[in-house]
Amino acid sequence: MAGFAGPQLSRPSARFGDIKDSFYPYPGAAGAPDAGAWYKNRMSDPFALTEPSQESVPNTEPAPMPDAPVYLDQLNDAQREAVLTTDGPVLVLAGAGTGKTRVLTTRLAHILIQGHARPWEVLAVTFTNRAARQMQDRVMSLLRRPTEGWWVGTFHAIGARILRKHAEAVGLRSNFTILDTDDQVRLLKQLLQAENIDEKRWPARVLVNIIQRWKDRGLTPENVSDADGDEFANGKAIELYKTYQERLKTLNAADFGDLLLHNLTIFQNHPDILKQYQAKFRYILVDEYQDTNVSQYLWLRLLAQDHKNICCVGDDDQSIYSWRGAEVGNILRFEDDFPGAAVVRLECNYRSTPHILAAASGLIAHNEGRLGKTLWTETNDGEKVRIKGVWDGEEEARFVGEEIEALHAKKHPLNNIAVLVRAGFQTREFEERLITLGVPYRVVGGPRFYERQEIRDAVAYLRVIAQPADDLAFERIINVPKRGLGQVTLQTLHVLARSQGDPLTVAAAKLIETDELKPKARNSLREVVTDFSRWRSLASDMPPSELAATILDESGYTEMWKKSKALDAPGRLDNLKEFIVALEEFETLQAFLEHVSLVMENDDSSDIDKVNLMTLHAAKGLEFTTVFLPGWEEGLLPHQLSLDEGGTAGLEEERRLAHVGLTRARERAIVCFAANRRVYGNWQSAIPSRFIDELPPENVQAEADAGLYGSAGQASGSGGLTDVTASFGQGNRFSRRRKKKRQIEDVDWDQDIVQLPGHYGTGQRVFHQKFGYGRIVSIDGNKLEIEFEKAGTKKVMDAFVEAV
DNA sequence: CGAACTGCATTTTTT
DNA sequence: ATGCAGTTCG
Repeated sequence: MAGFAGPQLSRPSARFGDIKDSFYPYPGAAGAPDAGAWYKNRMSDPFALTEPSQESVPNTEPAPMPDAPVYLDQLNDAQREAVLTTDGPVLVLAGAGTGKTRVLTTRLAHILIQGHARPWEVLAVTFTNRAARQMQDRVMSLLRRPTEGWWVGTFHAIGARILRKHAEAVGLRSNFTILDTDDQVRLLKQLLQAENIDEKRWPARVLVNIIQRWKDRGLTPENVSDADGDEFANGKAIELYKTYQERLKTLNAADFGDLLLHNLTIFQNHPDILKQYQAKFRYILVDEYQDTNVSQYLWLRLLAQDHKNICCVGDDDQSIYSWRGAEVGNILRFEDDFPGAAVVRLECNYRSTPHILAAASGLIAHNEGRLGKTLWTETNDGEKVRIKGVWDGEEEARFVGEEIEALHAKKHPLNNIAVLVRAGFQTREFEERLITLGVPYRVVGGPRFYERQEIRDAVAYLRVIAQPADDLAFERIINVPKRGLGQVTLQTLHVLARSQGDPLTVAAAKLIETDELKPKARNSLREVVTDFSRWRSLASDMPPSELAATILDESGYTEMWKKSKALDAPGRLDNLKEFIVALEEFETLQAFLEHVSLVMENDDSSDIDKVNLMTLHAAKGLEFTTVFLPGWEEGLLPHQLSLDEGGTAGLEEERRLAHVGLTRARERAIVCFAANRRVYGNWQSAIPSRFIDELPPENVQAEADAGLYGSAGQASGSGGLTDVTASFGQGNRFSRRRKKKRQIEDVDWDQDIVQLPGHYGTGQRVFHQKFGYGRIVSIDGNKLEIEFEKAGTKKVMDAFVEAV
């Protein structure tokens, strides 16, 4: 055990070798865990380590299935191998569209059905809640059983679950708060101020990043090596990190990185605890292994040491998150890390047509240091990948808009169309165009629900109730709504709190007993304090949603927005209502707060048929019949910053991004590039992305606008491509192009672009993507006149408003 | 305490 | 160009 403690964690370059040896001393003491009818199991304590005992449930093993289980029939040979190789380490290299999810879920179901393990003995980790949910759903439908008590979730959710169980081992209490980035920044700002560090020069946000990166690498303040912190504030970063961690402890809080890092610390310092989990998890499944960071890797390694049944699924060609701490090396090195590992390659692609697949494969072949896969498909040829050169961004949007219209006229569902961009700002032009055309769309991956100000405020109230030591939450709402408790009061409060080592809530209670404050502030503060103690006493026997409603009401928070004449105030009130409704599902405040910080997502779940607009990153894991890939220009698709910061590695990641984009397409992929693009207000000319030249000519079909280059725009299949891009560059130089005549925005309502049954009535409240909330004034066929709360009165088509 | 002004940055994003 | 955040002024 001594081997594990110490500086091994501190040196990223040496971490793996050192760690590996120090892990092995653990003997595989596999005691047979509790038996129980897992399908009847309901966990009473969500954080229980040992599962329900024999006493509470009948001792019934799940009956093994007869020989050739039907669920295996649907798999190809490689997939079946990945499912049936249950014991020992397995790496499944799953190229895009090769049925990765099916393998993961079938494998999990297989292990359970065959009785190799019971649900609570299997750990399945993902990165996103979406993936976790998908896994749950699909395994459930394979098993036809509820899935409670399972350890299926995101790294963070499972880390939190373990940490709540053993919080005291790292100086926290089980009800610790989970801080998000915003909280982190505010906390670090305070620390920077206390240290008299110029925030202009050394922004808190940058420090958050530095600390986050350290945590990604499994580094606590004690084992960060000096060199790492030098850049920030003359080497004060490590000291700040240390102080930050201490502050978190007194706040009884953990940030996202801590959820795993504390796990590592606990495992390191408490071999007995580690052993329990090692013995417990007989099988471990990991999704998107190429995205794991060092800390996740170490965590997995530790947990897998006993049974060594770890199955990691991933694709090195889809590693696009290195900037977030992901280490592609983890997947490249798997066989070294887990000696005797079986490697299964899934190479049969069930998603894309041969041309698309070949184009994507040809592109990614330009990367070095891959594990290498050869994807193939059995489907018929289909269309070539189209490459379209246009004059500028506006024309690009117009082109894409026209294509979408044409597809939609041919009954192509909009849901199956995606426009995938490199950077968020690119969506704007497409949004404008689609609005003009009356084509409904959704932007995937905007700000999350709980990141909105009003939701964060409401959550802050609840946090103070649940966890009185949560100073950050308290500070957030002490003067929201305005109570005359400003800078001065807060300062006094801080001084008192610090001198006594109290949380702010306690300090506030003490402060109102003194003459420290002016009477006005004192009374105001007294009111807050008594309010909170009343609410807290209510909390025990009132459902959380009711409690929240009461608090928002009595605190004057709702009133504040009602009185506000801000344009978005009504929308915010709606969000608050939605918030209360969301709370109804939860029995305890604690459970809800956990949900809010770890699980809650945007529900753009409207099943209305809409075109999908999103970044390439957000598109990973999704697929569409038709995919538009605009903006393939040097500096944008290999993004300049990525090139500058990452060099060759950066370029290769950009190439993987392009590869991810192409492989999202089932039947149709259309790449665009523009000769001119407006960047921060000024025009810049651009040259086509090098990735375009890297696409195999036989799989693409080039098109360019007439006038862009000499010939009449009849690009000739394969050989034409280079010509197109080359002459394109010339055209760019030579042609002082037409002064663009602004097209009159006469929306062509007659086009049957969208025909959705509109059951709207006058006076009805509706929501519009761009204009926000409004009320219907009059109706003329499928044209609605709507009085928007922010945007004034507009005429829009019913297809792109939603009833609310 | 709120409104107005100024300066500044502006890839990707989950939890 | 644009929006946001932080600061300053009334």
